[in-house]
Amino acid sequence: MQSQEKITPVKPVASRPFSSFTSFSKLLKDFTATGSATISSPGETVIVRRPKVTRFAPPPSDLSAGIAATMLQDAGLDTTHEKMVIDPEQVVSCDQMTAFHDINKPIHGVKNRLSYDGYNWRKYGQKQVKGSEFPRSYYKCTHPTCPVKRKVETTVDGQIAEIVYNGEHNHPQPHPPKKPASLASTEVVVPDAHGSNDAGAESQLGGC
DNA sequence: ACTTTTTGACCGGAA
DNA sequence: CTTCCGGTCAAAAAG
Repeated sequence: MQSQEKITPVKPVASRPFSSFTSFSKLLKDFTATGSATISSPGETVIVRRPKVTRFAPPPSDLSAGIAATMLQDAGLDTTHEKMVIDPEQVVSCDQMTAFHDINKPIHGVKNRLSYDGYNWRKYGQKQVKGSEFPRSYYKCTHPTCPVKRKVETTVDGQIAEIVYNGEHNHPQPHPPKKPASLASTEVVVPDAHGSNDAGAESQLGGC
């Protein structure tokens, strides 16, 4: 079997039932290119929508707006521990979830370096936790002086189930690669973070 | 050629 | 003391 070891045509992710999530970017690309598959909104902000969710039946009406975040600040845990639990039901009241729009949207078309926070995140791990049915991804701020970490639980649909920020940014937000103009007014990434700390993410969500 | 993502393994802490 | 789970690191692959 050694010969097979060397040859790896396909990813041996057989043990990963969440392969969908892994190749989410690819799917997006494919979807955008073919315009077929599950999604039926080529060129739209909609991504993958599958009524396979079990945590909290998300409204398949509008995925973009079907995401909300309920901030659960744990002041008794650590210095900075912001826990945001997405609640599709509450989104109805939050039709301005532009931030989350970006999260579900392939900003660059492939990688999601710039998340809704406006900061650059680098994924450094993924784990399937018991408490959650969805895999938890671990992100770290790309800034060398930024000890901020982020835990994101994404559903198989690519929706954000839960986001937990840990720490605070020691640097202002990196200038978004997207040009201002009218585009920004449509789907901006909350450049109103005051460039101080993680308050950015807090502001947007807290505003909701 | 570089950066980021992906995945398996390892380590530490908590129960 | 043992077991389980979460979190992190490192190597490889892909874009």
